Amino acid sequence: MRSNGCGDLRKQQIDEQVQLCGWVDRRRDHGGVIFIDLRDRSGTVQITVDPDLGADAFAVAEHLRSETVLQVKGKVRARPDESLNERLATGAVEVLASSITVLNGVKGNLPFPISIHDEENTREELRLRHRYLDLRRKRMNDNLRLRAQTIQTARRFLEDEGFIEVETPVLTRSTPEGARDYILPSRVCGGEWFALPQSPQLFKQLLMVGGIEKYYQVARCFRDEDLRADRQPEFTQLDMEMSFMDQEQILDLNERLICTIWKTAKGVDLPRPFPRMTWHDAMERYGTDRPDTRYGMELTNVSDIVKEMGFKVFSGAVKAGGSVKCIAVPGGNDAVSNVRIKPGGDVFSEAQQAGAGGLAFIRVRDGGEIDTIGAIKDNLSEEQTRELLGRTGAEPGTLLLFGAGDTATVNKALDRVRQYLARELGMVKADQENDQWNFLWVVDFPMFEFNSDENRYEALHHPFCAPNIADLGTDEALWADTLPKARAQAYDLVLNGLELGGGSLRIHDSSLQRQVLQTVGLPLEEAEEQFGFLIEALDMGAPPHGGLAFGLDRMVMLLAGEESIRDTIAFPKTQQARCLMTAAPAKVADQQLADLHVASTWVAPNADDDA
RNA sequence: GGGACCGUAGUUCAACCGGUUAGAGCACCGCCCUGUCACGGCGGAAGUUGCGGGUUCGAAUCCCGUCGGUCCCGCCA
Repeated sequence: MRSNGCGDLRKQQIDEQVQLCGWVDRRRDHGGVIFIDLRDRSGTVQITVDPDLGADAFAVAEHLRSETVLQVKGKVRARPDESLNERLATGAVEVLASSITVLNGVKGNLPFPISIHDEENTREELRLRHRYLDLRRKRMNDNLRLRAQTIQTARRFLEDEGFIEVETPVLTRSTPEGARDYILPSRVCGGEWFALPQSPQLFKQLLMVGGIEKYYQVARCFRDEDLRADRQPEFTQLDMEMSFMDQEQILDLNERLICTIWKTAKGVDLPRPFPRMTWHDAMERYGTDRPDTRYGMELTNVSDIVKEMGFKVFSGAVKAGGSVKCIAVPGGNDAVSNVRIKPGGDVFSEAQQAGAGGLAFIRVRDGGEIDTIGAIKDNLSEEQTRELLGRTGAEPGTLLLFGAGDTATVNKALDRVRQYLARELGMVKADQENDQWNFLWVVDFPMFEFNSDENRYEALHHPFCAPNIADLGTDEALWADTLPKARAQAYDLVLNGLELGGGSLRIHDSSLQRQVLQTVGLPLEEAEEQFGFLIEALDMGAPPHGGLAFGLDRMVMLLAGEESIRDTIAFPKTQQARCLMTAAPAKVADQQLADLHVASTWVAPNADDDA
């Protein structure tokens, strides 16, 4: 049907007869001569239709509109010198049409324009409803190709390293802990249910027991939780697991993988090794386990300075076991007014949304003078002031913002304010040309976090992470005491404040695995029922192993410079986990439910809407 | 489960302290135009202001509900 791609034509093809297929991007009708921009995957080329040199083609061209599908036959020729188009890759040539065949037309109006020239803000609702049209636009088309290229690069790299891709089941069993499962009734096994995997975690460990040694998979994962810009109910992980490798080797391999991907996609050589930070330092200095290190404004802990002072908001927080921390906003005296920090202000509201009651502030003036509310100024000695300014390194003009309260809330609030102000004050360049890729390994996560609501420990990562043996000790009898406080041999790869992936070394000792499951509150009996197959396998010569998984959608999103993973997924769902194109989920016939031994208890909230 | 924003021609937006016939760009239709490239010129058609209710002499505008979309909190080992 075609001999060349539209976007591939250059001077070398001059005088060649070509056949092109594509969509009408635009048409310019000069009454006599008609120009058509014909677009296909490869790009756009100008078709020239001259009534004297192609009467039949001209008759067709007179009635074409955008997005009509054409086959064009003609001869490539040089454009006149005064008509070159340097903005077009094919701008030196054009195709003189001898025949134009309409392969398909467009009935009625399109819901939105396709041409790059019209890629304006389009309602996302419409884009999703007519996703096939949205995909035809350059932006989404490029994103999908970037995604394919990223997967391809990863596959080639891992295959070269001796990994093999193994597919794991999509129909599996529901497990406790973690996110809500999508579940499916079994027709054959009445009353029993499959779950869609939240990740291939257990299967990949069992592949290690199976002697695969180096596994990877581009794996679809499912979680039935509420959505965000970077969360979809089904998403893709670049998942891997390997035997007989220590943490150092795993991190090294993954750094090389990431460098290869970034080199291929962005042409950049990332500096290696990637910096590392312990979880504890990350929480202390940034208030989060995924710090954005592209800018400063680190958190400074000043609890010790203010613990005895008369300002009760500060001293009370420390005495109650919490913290007082602050961030120094350079130039904040001019950039951030008091109104913005006080109730009703935008900065205040950021802190409040993170659970903080408010933000105390100190403005640093010339000569180390400070400017703040009376309650702080009156209760702060010269010695304390000096220490405060020294520790924060605050120059005149700096605004100090304080969080006081329980440590988790202080961290959360200041982290949020820090990120908000960085954006507000232009510390992060959105410009693609100035892209900064600040990779960071966060290591030494705690094994568990105490959940005071449920009065039990929860796995911070998941309950298959291996604890650090130095924290655990070798005396099995003491594990019940040492385990809850132990660090995990877990690691996250953070990029510009977003978690790109994470993993750990796994437990390959059955009694330790039982102990961990008990620590997170799973009775032995239930542990055996839920995870018996894993524990059993560990006793049959399970090799030491570990792995990692990257969020592929998120990775492509960052590579593409997009702000939502929906723009990296061909057919994503809305925030209500609905597909606007197919109108899924949808009702099914009663008989289908009966076959599955299922009855719906759903009652429409408003009977009128259900007609 | 909660908070915020949004929904007006095919589309992107305007009109919104209630007040004549709801406007404009692009797209669409017709006519003109032989070197444009976001071509140009003239003309035309195009609206249940998401839906339902209320207040009012009068509602795109104010109020309540509802549906849909987006962002965030909770949630997401």
